[in-house]
Amino acid sequence: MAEAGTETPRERYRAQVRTEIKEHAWGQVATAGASALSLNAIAKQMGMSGPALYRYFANRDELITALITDAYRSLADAFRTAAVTGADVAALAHALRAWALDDPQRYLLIYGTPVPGYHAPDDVTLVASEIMTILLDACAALPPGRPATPFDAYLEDHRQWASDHPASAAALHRGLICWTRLHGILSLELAGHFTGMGFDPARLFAAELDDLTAP
Amino acid sequence: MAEAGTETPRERYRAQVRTEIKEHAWGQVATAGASALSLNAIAKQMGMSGPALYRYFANRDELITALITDAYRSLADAFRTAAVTGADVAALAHALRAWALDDPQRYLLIYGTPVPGYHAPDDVTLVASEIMTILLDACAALPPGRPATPFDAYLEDHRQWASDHPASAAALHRGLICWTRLHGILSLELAGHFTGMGFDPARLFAAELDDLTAP
DNA sequence: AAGGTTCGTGATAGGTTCTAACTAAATCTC
DNA sequence: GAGATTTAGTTAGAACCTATCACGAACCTT
Repeated sequence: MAEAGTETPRERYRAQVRTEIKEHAWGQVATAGASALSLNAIAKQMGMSGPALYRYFANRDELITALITDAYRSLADAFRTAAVTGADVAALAHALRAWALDDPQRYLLIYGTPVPGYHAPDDVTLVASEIMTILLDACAALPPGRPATPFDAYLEDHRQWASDHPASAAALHRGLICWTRLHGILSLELAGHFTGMGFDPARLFAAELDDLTAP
Repeated sequence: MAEAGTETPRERYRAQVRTEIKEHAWGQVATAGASALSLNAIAKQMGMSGPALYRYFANRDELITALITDAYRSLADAFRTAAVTGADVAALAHALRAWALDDPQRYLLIYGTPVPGYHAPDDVTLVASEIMTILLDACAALPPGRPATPFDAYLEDHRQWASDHPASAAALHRGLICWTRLHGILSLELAGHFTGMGFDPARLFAAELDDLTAP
C-alpha cells in the first residue's frame, strides 16, 4: 500500500500482525457487531495474551477506527471497479447493494449508529469524498430533462461539500438523493426491518433505482 | 395503562421504580448511546447497589427492550396526535422529524444498527404496524395521478405486510418509499454524515417530502 | 559481540454483567 | 394482632472487559 520496498523486517512483521488482528476483528464484527468487539478475545484467538495487542492498537477505539477506514477504502474500491466501464448510476447502486449485503456489519459500521463521542479522522473523510465524487460523476452523466426544483437553486449556493465538482446543481441534487434513498432502503433491510413483511427488498431497491435514473 | 384501580401498593411501587430506572436509562442513552448503558451506573445514580436492579429487569437486554418498546409507543403517540387533524403525509413527516431530532438516540434505538442477536417482541411489532397503518392512511388520502409502476403490480401480490389495509397498491408503494426515503435522510443526519457539508438537512428533507406528496 | 529498541508476558487496577446467599421489611393469612 | 410468606435490597463473588505498568526475552543495528 505504501513503499513496500523500504520496509524493514520489523515493520513488515508489525504490519502483518496488525492485519491479522484486523482479520480476527472483522470476524467478530461480522458475527456479533462492532459493539461486541473484544481485544481480549482477539488476543486469545491469536494465541497471545491481552495486553500484547496494545502494542499494535492504542485502544479499542483505534482498532475500530482502523476497521472503519478499511471499510471505506473497500467501498471506494468497489465503486471504482463498478465505474471502470463508465459512469453509470445503476452499476454503482448495484455495487453498493452487493457490497452491503456481502457484509452487513461492515456497511453498518460506516453508515449505522455512530459511537456518540467518535469523530472520523481526516483520511476517512477523504475516501468518503472520493466515493461521493464517483457518484456525482455518474449523476452528471445522466440525461437531465427533470424540471428544476427550489432545492436545486438552494444547492447552487451550497455546493462546497461537492469539493468543486463541475456537475450541475440538478446533478448534485440527484447524487444526494441517490445516497439518501438507497441508504434508506439498505439500512432498513440490513437492520431486519423488512423481514416478515413478505416483499423482496431487492424489488424495492430496483424500483427506487428506476425512479432515480428515470428522466 | 392497564387497570390502574386493581393495583396493589406493591405493584404501584414496583411500577414507579421501573419507570425511574428507565428515566435514568434514557438519560444515559441520550448522552452516550445505548451501547454505553450501564446498570451499575443507574443503580449508583438511584442510590442503591447494582444487583438491586435485577429485581426489576432480568438483564441489560430486557431494560433495552423496555426502552425500545417505550420509544415505539412514543413515536406512535406522536403520529397519532399529528394525524388527529386529518390524514396528512406532510404533517406525519414533520412529526417524525421533530420526534427524531428531539432525541436522536431514541430514533437510532429503533431504526439504527440492531444488536445482532436481538429479536423484537410481539408488542413492538404491533405498535410498529400501527405506525405503518397511520402512514398508509395518509398515503391513501393523497390524490393518485401517478403512473403505475411494475413495483405497484408486484406489491399488489405481496401486501400482507400492510395487514389488510384497504389502500391501493400505489398507496402502499408511496407509504413504503415515504418510510425509506425519510429514514434515509434522518438516519444520515442523526449519524452526523451531513455535518460539515454546508447544506441544511431540513431543506433536503422538505424537498424529498415535496417530491413524495407531489402528484 | 554490545547496546538499544521492541515484543510479549504476568500482575494489577477498575470497570462491567450477573448469580447466590442472606437480612430486613412489607404484606397476606389466619 | 401474630405468624408465615413474599419481596426488596444488601454484600460477596465469579467471570468477563479495557487499559497500564514493570520486567524479561528476542531482535536489529552498530
